[in-house]
Amino acid sequence: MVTMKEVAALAGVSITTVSHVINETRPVAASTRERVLKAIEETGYTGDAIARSLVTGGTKSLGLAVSLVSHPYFAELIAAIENEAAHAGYSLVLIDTRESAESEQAAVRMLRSRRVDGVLLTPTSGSAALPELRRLGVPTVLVDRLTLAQDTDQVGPENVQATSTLVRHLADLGHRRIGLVTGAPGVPTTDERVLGYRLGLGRAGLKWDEELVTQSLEPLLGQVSGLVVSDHQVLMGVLGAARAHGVRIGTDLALVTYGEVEWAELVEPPLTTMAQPVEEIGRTAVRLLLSRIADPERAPETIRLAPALKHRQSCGCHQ
Amino acid sequence: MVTMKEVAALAGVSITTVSHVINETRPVAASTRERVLKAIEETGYTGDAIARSLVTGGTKSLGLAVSLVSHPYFAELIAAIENEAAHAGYSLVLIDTRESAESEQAAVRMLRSRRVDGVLLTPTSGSAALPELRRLGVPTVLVDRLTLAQDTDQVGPENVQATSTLVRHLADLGHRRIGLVTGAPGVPTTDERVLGYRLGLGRAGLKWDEELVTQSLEPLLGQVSGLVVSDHQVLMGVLGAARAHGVRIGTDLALVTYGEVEWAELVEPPLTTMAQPVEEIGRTAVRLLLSRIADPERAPETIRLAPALKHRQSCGCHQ
DNA sequence: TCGTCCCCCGCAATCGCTTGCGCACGGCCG
DNA sequence: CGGCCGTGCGCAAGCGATTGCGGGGGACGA
Repeated sequence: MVTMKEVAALAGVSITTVSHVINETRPVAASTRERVLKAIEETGYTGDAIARSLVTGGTKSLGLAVSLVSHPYFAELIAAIENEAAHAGYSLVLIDTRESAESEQAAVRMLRSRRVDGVLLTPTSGSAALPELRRLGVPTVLVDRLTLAQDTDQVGPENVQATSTLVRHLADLGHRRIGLVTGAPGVPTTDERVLGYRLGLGRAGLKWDEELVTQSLEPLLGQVSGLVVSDHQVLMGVLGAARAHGVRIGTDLALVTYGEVEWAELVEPPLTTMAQPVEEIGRTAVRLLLSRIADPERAPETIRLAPALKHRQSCGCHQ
Repeated sequence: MVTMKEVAALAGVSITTVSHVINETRPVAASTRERVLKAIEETGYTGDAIARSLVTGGTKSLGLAVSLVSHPYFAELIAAIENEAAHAGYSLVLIDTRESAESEQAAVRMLRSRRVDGVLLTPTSGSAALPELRRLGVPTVLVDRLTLAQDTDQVGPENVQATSTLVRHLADLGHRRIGLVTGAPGVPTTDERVLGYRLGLGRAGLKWDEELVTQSLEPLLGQVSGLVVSDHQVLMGVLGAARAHGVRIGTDLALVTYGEVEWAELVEPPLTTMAQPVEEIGRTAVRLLLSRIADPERAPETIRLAPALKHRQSCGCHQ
């Protein structure tokens, strides 16, 4: 690799000067700068981020530790994050937490050893990495899955009100028995949505029945006329089951779901969905992280972004 | 951050010894090793990949320069790549080429300056980065989009035969006028599929008509009874257009498409698709790259992985 | 003519780690 | 008892950058 030394030799100056013209960190005579720039051009010098990091301490890189598997809007989220980070001159080190606490721990350790300037994390349940990051003072922001403790920067979707809205919509349509199909309990997102569901029920004057909250469609068949689906994974299961049992969505069963999908309008009936503001979540997460890197003392923020209802026909509405 | 020096001090040895017990690069007396390990434990030492890289030259990281936007199976591909890389002890630096030659160039430069051990690249058309990588001898493997020149390792789907198969299937069902909707010409993948389409036509004894190759459904309406769709993006457009024009897929128009989607069975009729072996492509790409890193002199390989036909009903078959 | 002040630039220490060399200490053989 | 060899470790030289400090020399005023 081309080093500063070679550039310096070619330009007939010291590496000190080369460094200063590159970083514009001290005035350099115009003619000298010219020579240096030309030498850089000729040699194709790119610099060595590794060496630079060693002395400056920073790496201009962010760690992104997420659960790659099974995330519907994963691609969008990463793209948004990459984009925002790139704009700020940061690059991303991607690592899969494999949805397990120990993988997560290993992932974060690796990121630390690579000296990333900050970490974006989707915590697994029972995360041991989070306390460690806090203890070490590594700038961190939680994405998508939030913790109750508001002692860390975090950004994710608003779940309670949104779910309540979904329930209300079904109730307004006249449904009295409304079910909820969710993912695994214990995950904050799931719990919040259950809470929102309950809240919505209350507001509609309907009573809570824990039998109506399940993890698959089957137990609910014949029990409910309205259904709230709490995430993408679950949605796929529900749709498959509905098909298998000959349940006609929108007619036999009014359905509203979380997770906007590109094919929402291609199925019959088109799906009424609650679309997560994925891109905005990604953007905000990066901004939050960068601002924390800039000011480690800032008070932690929790940002919840409201999802948007995409009203189509699976809820039974004809327009 | 905890450094080797601190560990060494705590263990009462030199940093040389600490280094050797960590890397197992020279025998160390059992008792000494014990002490060092304990000191590492106590201090929470993680090592500093940056400093290590500076001296060893390697970084144990791979650059992944892809076009994040608009890639349907992007998530799967990245997950597969991450997984394979992680298994081999490598981490990933992700960067979006933004589908432009200059972004790509900048991306690759950045990866170089970060001293990644190798690069996985989805070349944009007119890529300037590729020659540069070759010239500099950076281990590189092309993913998904392949070049004609077989002077670089590359892995992607087989397109010609697969497309031909798709055409043949429609022809066997009795269709005489078969259209092809593709993405932008010039992209190798597109060109190969057009070629396969042509080949399939020939094999079926049908004649080529360039009017039947378009980038959207509209010009083909009423012109064809069978349709091959060449990728995901295009598929979304075609399905939307079909809906808008009241064209019934499977009945009015037999359709087969590239790009398996999770909702293939949820639409009416279920989609007959050609599923790319995404995961295998990702795995193979990483393996190829690692083997090249290990042996830079190895002759370049081009690997094409066969996609699998998922036979459903949009082709008009009831079965 | 000489001192002062600026402008430009180079010296060398430093970041945390790896690694070639070489030293010290015992044990063993002759 | 002396020499040799094996075992266990430490010294110090880098890796390629950044950066505090200081030096040389020209311009200008006294």
